[in-house]
Amino acid sequence: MDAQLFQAGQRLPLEFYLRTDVLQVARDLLGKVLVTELDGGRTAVRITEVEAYRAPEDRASHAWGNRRTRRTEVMFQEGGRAYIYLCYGIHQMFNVVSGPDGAAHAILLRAAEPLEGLELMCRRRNIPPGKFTTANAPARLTTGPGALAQALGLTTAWTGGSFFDPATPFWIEDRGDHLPETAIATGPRIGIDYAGESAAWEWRFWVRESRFVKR
DNA sequence: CAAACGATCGGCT
DNA sequence: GCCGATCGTTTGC
Repeated sequence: MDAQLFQAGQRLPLEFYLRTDVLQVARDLLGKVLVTELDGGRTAVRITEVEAYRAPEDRASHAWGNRRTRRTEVMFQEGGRAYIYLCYGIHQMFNVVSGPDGAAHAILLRAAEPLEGLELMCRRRNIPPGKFTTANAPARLTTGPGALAQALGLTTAWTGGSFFDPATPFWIEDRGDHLPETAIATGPRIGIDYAGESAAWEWRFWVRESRFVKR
């Protein structure tokens, strides 16, 4: 995408999310910074691993065949908001809705590097607090979609929340970290064996060099 | 009403 | 590293 469109250190503009190519939006989310202000504290992470989901043709999507249910309805809304659902009764899965109104596109955030609020993240994750920085933080703090959402304090209560609503305590920023194509690795998505031919599509993207990625 | 489900943790080797 | 138990919402039969 045109780097000139988005200034460093700024929240991503609505046009970032409204693009129809969800695979490109997914790639562009790598290196961006997700910030939450919840539980009276601020946490921020650099996104390192994502998966794209694209209805109607993608059988791995909850909205496969443009199936509209109460849960999936938010995916059909305009991009730039959260789709958060519960998996296995325990894990909160945080997705970024993208595309124009009517297109059920979403990007699952699977892993990230901790940047700010490490102590708060440790508390939420039940990890003994330490003098952690991005350099020495344990990967399990923010690696894996359930672990990441837990570290950030995100729950299904916030599904549907727009990044452009002042009442939403989370958003995504560009801090000038633009990754070259060679820094991005691709592969099939995880845990979707039920999805037929869609299971083979290489719609998982990660920062090749990062240790905050599920191997 | 029951099965499925975009995963994690702890306890072992 | 591998393996097993696990939890509760959502959906479809």
